[in-house]
Amino acid sequence: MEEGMSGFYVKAAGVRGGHGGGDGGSGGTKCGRWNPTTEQVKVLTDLFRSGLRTPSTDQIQKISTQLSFYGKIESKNAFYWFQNHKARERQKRRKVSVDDQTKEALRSEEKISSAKHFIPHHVVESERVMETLQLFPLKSFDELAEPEKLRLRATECRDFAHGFGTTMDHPTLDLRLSFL
Amino acid sequence: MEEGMSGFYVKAAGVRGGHGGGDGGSGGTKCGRWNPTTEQVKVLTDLFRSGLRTPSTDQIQKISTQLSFYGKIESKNAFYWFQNHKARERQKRRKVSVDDQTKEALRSEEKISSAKHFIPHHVVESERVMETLQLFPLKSFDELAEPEKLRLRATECRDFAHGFGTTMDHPTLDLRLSFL
DNA sequence: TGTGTATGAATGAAGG
DNA sequence: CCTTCATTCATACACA
Repeated sequence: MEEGMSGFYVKAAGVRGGHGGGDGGSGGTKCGRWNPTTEQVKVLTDLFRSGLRTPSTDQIQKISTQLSFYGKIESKNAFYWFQNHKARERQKRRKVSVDDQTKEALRSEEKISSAKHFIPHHVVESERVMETLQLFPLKSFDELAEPEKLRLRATECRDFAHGFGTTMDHPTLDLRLSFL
Repeated sequence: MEEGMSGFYVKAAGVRGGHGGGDGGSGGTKCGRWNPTTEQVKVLTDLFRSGLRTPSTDQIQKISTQLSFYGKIESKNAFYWFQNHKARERQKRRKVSVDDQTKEALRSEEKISSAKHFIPHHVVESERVMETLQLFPLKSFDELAEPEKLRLRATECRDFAHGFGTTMDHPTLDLRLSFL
């Protein structure tokens, strides 16, 4: 059971890709990234190998406290470490399997054994849905609030192309909020 | 950057760092995931700062309609944005407080020998934001705390100048995992 | 000394 | 709402 849980924290960085424009990473303080010491990595790895995959908030806290003895660290670092490690482990797994038996995989339509999230649950199935428009919403659409409804199959790609695209400044920043 | 591929690569100028690097090349349009433009983020952030935490379906619709002017967006994107933003804000809060505690805990390492609940679970809590206000404040809180600029001061560079350094090597690797 | 790779950090999207 | 997954951005580091 993968439950457990983990609380985390995000530092809020805002501007994400900066290389292209403007502020870009420039910037001043570049000490934004935690650099684990070998001891820290070892402990984390040990824990991971011991089976710890998604430590709870408590555990994260304890772990980081312990690790702080070897060097600077914040709870979120430990959290991210586990998230990334697990994800990458899996990513590699998937990649390898794909790489290994991709072509042959076709043998069986679907035998994904132990992986439950390898399979695209809700998979696409879309594309075709538009066949029959929903002429009658069953529920006036205003009632629902969850993505269950908002999640229209219409989620096609049709993106960009908003003619203007280029920074049109901010049209009406002042009255932006007035539409509500 | 990646001008190697087709000449298209629409980058909507001001768009947040064009992470999209990947979009180019294969398959052309990469529509896996919504990538908010800076304007969109700004508006959303403004709304959030204005106190809007859980917009109703109505609001979601209106918001996304407005945001669509700045770029592609679907209702569910706005919906998720608020969900995530709210959750992460909270988690960050929680973590930070714990992080604070971490240092405390370290300092009083001796006294914790017999005290088991030195570990804080008292999350900050209480902040009572308006759940669904009538919003059109436009600027109530002014500059609340711009996450983009307000970097946490706690995280400094990795200067971990732990005195021992060489001498300590791996102190007590054996009992490291006992704390869990 | 520039390029590739490993990994920290962030966040969109879901599931439960 | 809370937790988790996936994907991507950004950067430290290794390599030739």
